Amino acid sequence: MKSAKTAIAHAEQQCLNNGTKLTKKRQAVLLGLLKSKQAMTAYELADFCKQELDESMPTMSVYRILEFLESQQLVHKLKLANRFVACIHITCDHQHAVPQFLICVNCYKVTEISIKESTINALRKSVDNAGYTIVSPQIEMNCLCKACVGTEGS
Amino acid sequence: MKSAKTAIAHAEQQCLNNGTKLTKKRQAVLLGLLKSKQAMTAYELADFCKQELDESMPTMSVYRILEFLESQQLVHKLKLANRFVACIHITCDHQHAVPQFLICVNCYKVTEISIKESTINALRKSVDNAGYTIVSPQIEMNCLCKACVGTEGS
DNA sequence: TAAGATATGTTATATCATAACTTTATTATT
DNA sequence: AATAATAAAGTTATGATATAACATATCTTA
Repeated sequence: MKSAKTAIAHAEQQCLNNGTKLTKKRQAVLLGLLKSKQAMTAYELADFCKQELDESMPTMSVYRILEFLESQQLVHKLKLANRFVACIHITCDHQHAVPQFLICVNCYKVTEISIKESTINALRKSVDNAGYTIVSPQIEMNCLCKACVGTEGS
Repeated sequence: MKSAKTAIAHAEQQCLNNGTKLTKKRQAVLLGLLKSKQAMTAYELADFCKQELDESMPTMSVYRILEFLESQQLVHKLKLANRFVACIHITCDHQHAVPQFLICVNCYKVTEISIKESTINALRKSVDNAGYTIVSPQIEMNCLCKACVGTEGS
């Protein structure tokens, strides 16, 4: 992962390209996600902004800002965990493949990987066969990370 | 789908085999899921039990009962939707494959299909490579069903 | 029938999220 | 620069989903 500073700069440029702006508040929320090793809740991000950055940040604003960041493809919402992560491709220019998120159910560490074309095609085909249309092809799986797999008994 | 009555009878037997019991309240919740065309929230199930079956049913009990039904593999929780569905295999004796749930984001109609062995193996492999362990290999995808795909503009 | 185990009831509260309206800041136009 | 229009952020209230903690009832079995 690049430094958070680099990532913010890229994100800023990406917004400009889209005709939007990465305001100070939006940077604050994004920085919270970039600095965290785990997926974060909106309330945790509000705390981060207030405590680490001295930015006033009501949770209502966090939700609005997260929605904006998602629209700019800078952030992913993990529906399995009701948490948010920065997109690992934040410093790339290329279009993203379908992401597969591995979410540790114990510590919320998240790894974003790209699904093999053939695998996503197989999933798509089964969806088509069942008469459905995919609306967001992101895959999320509940897992345990290396660090937590041994210590789950606690 | 078999009749709800048949499904309940099978579920009852399945519980007996596991040394547990499908009480009247548990039957009520399961019946709510069997009769519904859509995935249901715990609160909707409480309403169903109260209004259709005249069973007292606080939501706390619904959550407890759903947890029990999940432990008996009679019910699946859909984390993408925070809703519940009866397992389509409720009247089978064989072990279940990894299920893929196609969830209509508009009407919550759900179709449960089995993932091809080769596809689930591909997913598993990518999880292993990333250093994670799958805890529940269920896949959920947000989709639109045939009926809703045209009418989404509303 | 009494003891223990299982199931259900009750109350309170945690957690995640959005609606509706207000105020402030930025940008474009005169 | 003054004004209007737009975008962003603030504020208050509340909705929706879920769990904790403890009390009571019912069922099982000695």
